[in-house]
Amino acid sequence: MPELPDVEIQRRRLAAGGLKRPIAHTHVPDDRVLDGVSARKLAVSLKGRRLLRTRRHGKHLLVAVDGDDPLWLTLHFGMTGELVLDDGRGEPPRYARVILEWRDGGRLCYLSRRLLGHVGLAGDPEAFARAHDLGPDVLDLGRRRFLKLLADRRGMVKSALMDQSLLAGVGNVYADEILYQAGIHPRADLDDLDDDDRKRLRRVMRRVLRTAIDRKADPERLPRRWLLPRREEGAACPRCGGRVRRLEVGGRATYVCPACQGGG
DNA sequence: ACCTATGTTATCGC
DNA sequence: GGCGATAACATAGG
Repeated sequence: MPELPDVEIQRRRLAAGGLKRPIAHTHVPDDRVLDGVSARKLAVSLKGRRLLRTRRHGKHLLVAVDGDDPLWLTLHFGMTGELVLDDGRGEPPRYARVILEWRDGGRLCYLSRRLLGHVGLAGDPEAFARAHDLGPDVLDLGRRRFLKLLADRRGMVKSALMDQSLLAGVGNVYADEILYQAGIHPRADLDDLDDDDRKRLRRVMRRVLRTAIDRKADPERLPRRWLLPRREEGAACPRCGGRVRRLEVGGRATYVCPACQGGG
């Protein structure tokens, strides 16, 4: 479920076990995930290098690579991507699209079932964010700047939350969760949100994302009173017992409790 | 066969 | 130029 919390968990996994190990070989079983770099260039760029540190920007994971020139490995997970670190024995996991083999025998596998994610190289994170038109990371966004972003935006609140060029990190599922917990309808027009609504929205957003990270982005560990486990037409709202409804907003499935979120 | 699915992008219309 | 809608990308599962 690669939204911000999921990517943060992947980042921590890599930071805990994938740094400072010299890379022996890079394999690219399916180069359709590569973005702006050939399999050969990726392999040459990484050979003998080590991953030094990680950074997350929205749903992107950026990994600094050692060497004379600044170089970052960039990973995006699409809807079905993940990282697997293993001992390198046996066949790589299914859907492994890029594999870094370390000299010590272990390996890092980038998996993507639907090939919707991308792997690439960048000179630095700021240039990468600019090139991909990413807004500020949503957890690195102060209240004043958040209010400013919303003040300059019109339209539906859910579309704004999910617009990665406005703020980076919130996806379809967590947008619904945040709006549910904030008591705001996804189709609400931003013009109809007052200052208290906007401040509450940011506060809830941070709480939801941080809680999800604390729970390892594991749906089983998320609070039972969240909407997330009830993403189904007709399910019981954990707060009021009313019916959860399915809508479409911005072409995406959207779940809402009309009673708790104002009917729209 | 049909529908659904956590993401992004290009394109069209207003 | 911004925003909403739509299709496309590719694959699996119900």
